[in-house]
Amino acid sequence: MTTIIDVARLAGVSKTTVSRVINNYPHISPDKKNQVLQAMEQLGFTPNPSARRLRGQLATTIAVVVPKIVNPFFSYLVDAIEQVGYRSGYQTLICQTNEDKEKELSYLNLLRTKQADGIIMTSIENDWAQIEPYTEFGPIVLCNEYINKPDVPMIRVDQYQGTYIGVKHLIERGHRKIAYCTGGLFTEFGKDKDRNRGYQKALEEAGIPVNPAWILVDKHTIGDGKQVMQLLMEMKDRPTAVFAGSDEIAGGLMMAAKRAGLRIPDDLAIIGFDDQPIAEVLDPGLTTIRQPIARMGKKAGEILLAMLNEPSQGPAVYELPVELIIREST
Amino acid sequence: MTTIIDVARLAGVSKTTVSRVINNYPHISPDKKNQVLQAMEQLGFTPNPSARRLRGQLATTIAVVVPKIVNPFFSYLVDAIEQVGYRSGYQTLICQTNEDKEKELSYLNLLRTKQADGIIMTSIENDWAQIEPYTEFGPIVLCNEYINKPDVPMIRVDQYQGTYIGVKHLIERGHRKIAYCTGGLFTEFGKDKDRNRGYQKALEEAGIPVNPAWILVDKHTIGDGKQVMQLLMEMKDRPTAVFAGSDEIAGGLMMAAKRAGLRIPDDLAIIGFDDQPIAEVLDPGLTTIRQPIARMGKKAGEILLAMLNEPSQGPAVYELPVELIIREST
DNA sequence: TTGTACGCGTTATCAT
DNA sequence: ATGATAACGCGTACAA
Repeated sequence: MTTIIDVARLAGVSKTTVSRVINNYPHISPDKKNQVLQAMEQLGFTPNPSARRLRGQLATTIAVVVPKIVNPFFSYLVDAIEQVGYRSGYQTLICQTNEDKEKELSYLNLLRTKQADGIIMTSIENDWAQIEPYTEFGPIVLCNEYINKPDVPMIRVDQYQGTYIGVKHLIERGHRKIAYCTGGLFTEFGKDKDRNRGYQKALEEAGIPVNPAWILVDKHTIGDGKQVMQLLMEMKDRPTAVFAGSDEIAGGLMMAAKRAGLRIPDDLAIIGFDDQPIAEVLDPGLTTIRQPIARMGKKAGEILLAMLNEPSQGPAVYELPVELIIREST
Repeated sequence: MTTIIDVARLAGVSKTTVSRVINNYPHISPDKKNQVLQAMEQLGFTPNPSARRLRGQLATTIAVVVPKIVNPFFSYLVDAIEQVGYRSGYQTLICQTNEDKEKELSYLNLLRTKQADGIIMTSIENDWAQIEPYTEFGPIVLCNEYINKPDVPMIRVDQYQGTYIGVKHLIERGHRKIAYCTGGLFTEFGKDKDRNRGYQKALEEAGIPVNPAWILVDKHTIGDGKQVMQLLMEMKDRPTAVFAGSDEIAGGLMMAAKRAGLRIPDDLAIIGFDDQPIAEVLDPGLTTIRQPIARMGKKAGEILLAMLNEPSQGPAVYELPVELIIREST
C-alpha cells in the first residue's frame, strides 16, 4: 500500500505538501506541484479513505436503508439514489433491514462511526424517538416515510390521495363492495395510516360502510395476493373489487382469480399500487396508482447531498404527485 | 463521539483493557471485564471502524458489483449475499456499474483502499486482464460470470446446459422455427457465449440450421421484448417459438403477442430464463429455466468470507444446476 | 493481569 | 510557499 509519505519521498517534498496537492490548496509552486503529481501517477497512489475519515470529515459514502431490496419499489429507489450519488463522487451503501428493528439501529450506527456521511431511510422500523438521536451525527433524509413532528427533510407521495383516488375510481366504476389490502395494519396511527384514511374517506363519501371482513392486513407479496384470493373465494358475501396495495399483490390476486374462473374486471376488478413494470405485463393490464419512484429517489439524493455540503439546510417536506393509471383491470 | 478512552475513564481502567474486552482477550479479571462492559453499555459505545481498519486488518465490508440493481436477477443475488454477510458481521456495499467500464474500475479501487475487504462481481465489463491486478489487494469472487483462465473462485450455473434444455424442450414440442434473444452478442467469445453455444447445439442436433434473422442481440427489458415482437410480426417467415433470454423479455413478448391476437402457446411458444416471480403471474404461466439465484448468492458470500478468514483458499469453480420449469407458455 | 507507548495514513495548526 | 508536528481512535509489543 503506497502512502502519502512514499509520494513525498519520491517527489522530494514533505508529506504536507503532498496533502496540499491532493486537496487543491491554492498556494503551491507549480514546480513542486508537478513533481508531486508525477510521483502520485508513477506510484499509482490513492488516498486511504479510512485515514481521511478518521482524521477529518471526509464525505464519500451515503447509506440507503431499505426493508427489502428485492421489492422492485425499493430497488428502483436505490437505483435513482445511487445514480445521483455517483455523479457527485459518493458511494452508496445498501442497508437491508428485513424489517428488523435491531438491524436498522445497527445501520444507523454507520452515521456515528462516520462510515456513512448521511443516510436516506426509505422505511422506518423503530419509533422515531429511537432514531432521532442519530441526527446529531449526520443528516438523515426520509424518503417514502412520514413522521408527524419532523425535524428532518421528507420526500413522499400523498398516500392518502393515492388511495383515495384509487378507491374512488372503483366506486365510479359502480363498485360498492371493495376489499382492501394493506402492508401494515388497519389502525389510525401505524404504518399505512394515510392509505387507510384514504380508503375510509372514499367509502364514506359514497355512503358505503366499511366491512371489516374485507380488510386484509400485512400483505406484501404475490403469494400473499394468491392467498387473499382464496380467502375471498370462501366468503359467502364476496367483494366485487379489490384495492390491492401493491402491484405484486394485485398480480397474485389476478392469477388466482383467473385460475378460479373469474373474469377481470367483470367478476372482479383489481387495482394495484406503484405502477411497476409488472403492471403493464399482466393480463388484463393492471390499473394502478403510479408513484414517481425515480423522482423520489433523485430528490432524496439531491437533498442529502445539499445537506452534506451546506449543513444549514432546514427540514422541508416535498410531496410528489401520484397518478391514476387506468388499464383494463377495472 | 464516544471513544475507547471515554469507556476506560468511566470504567476506571486503561484503554488497553477496554480494547482487550472488545476483542475477547482471554486473560482479564471478571471484575474489570464487567466494569468495562457496563461502561460500554452506559455510553452506547461502538468501535470506530475507520480507526480499526487503519490500525490493523479489520474486515467488515464486502462489495457486490452488479450491472443494474433493478434487474430482479441481481437484486435477488444481492439479497442473498447481504444476508450471509450480515450474519457474519459484514456490511454490504452495492456497486452498480450500469455497464460502465470506468465505473467498474472505480469500484475495484475500493479493494485497494481497504474500503472493502473483498468483492463479489456478478458481471464483468472490462477485460479480465484489467481486473486481475486487483486480486493483489483482496479476494475477488466471480458469481454468475465465467472466465477461461480463472485464478479466482467462480460460482455459476451452466448457461450452456440451461439454454440447451430450453431450446430442446421447444424442439420436442414440435417447433423448428425458434427465435433467440440474448443480452450480449451472438459471438463465439463475448458475453453469453455459452448460451449461444447451447442454442446452436440444440438446433444442430435436430438438424435445424440457424436463421440469422431470428437472432436478436442486446435485449434485456420488457420494452425490448415488446419491440422484438414487433420485429417478429413484420417478418414474412415468422418463428413459431422464442427463447427469450430472460423472464422480463418473455413478459414483453407475451404481452405484445397477445395484443397482436396471437394465442400462446398455439401461435407462438415462449420460454423465459431465471424463473423470477413474474414468470408465475404471467398468463399463460411462463415456461422458463430456473436459476438457483439464492443459492448462488449464498455460496458466493460464503466463499468470500472463507477467503477473508483463511487467505489460503484456492480458486475453485462451483457449478449449480439449472432446472426446466414447464408451465403453459410452451 | 494490567498499563504505557507507539504507529496506522491523513489533515490542521503553527511556525518559518 | 513550505515544513514539522500533533491529533483522529484503535490495537499491540513491550514493560511491569
